[in-house]
Amino acid sequence: MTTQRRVLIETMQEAKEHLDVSSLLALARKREPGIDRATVYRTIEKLKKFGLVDELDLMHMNGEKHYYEVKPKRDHVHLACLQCGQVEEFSSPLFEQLKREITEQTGFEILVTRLEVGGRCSVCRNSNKR
Amino acid sequence: MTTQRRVLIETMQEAKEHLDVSSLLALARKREPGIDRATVYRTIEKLKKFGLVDELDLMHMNGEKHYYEVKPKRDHVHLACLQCGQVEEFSSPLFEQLKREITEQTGFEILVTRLEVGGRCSVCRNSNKR
DNA sequence: ATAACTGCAAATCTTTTGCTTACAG
DNA sequence: CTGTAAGCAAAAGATTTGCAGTTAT
Repeated sequence: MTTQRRVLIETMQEAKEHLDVSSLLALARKREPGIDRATVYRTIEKLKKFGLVDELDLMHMNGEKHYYEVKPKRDHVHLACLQCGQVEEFSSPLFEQLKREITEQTGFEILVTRLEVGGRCSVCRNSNKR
Repeated sequence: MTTQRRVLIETMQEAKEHLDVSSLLALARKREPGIDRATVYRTIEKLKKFGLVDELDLMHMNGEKHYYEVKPKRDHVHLACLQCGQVEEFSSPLFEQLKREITEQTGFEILVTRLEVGGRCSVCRNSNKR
């Protein structure tokens, strides 16, 4: 456990929104200026492997980069509005049930899940019909 | 509708597994040798926009590339075995129900969904316990 | 002490773009 | 004809890697 890792983890925990590597790097540098991009990638890799962090694509709304979030207790769906870019989270017992069903019916042991939805959020639907 | 597009679409339809851009390009070139990588990217972009093709990440098992499949009538989950790389598909009324619930409860209009699961398939679980 | 981690720079992989020529409708 | 698409080559964006020096345990 190094200073850099601690800073990166804290930064992610305190973040209000999903961070991509560049944003995470920028925020982390406010605390630990020397920190390098490669360290961010290597740390994320580790954290993913340990199941502490989830990787998101958010339907690649802005290029191909990935976003990261501290793994939540309860998995949730990410609803990405393709119009305004807003991301909502949604969790439901139905999702848990679906996961259970998958394991029961296929024997697949689930380690990570990623359910992303692209579409139009209610705000955009109301402001501009169609 | 150009020859290249026709070839790309046919190639995807006939493919038995999920293709990444390089594989798709290689297969398409067997029919239409001159076809360019950029054309593949541009065509996929169009097809995605028209909702004819879905993009997958398959949990980034092999690098950051994307995979593509002709949009199925019924959405399905992709179960990616992190050990052997096999990808299973799974569909269930529960998934449909979950999507309905999302729309009802959040007012979000769903255009695309991507549910990917990473873990260990039953074969790998049985061959090597633990 | 020593194994693991960092910063730096360069490399790699994937995707995008500008431009000119070619083709479909 | 005329707009859209293709091919080519170069650029951009994201991530990975080799290496030498540093740090955690």
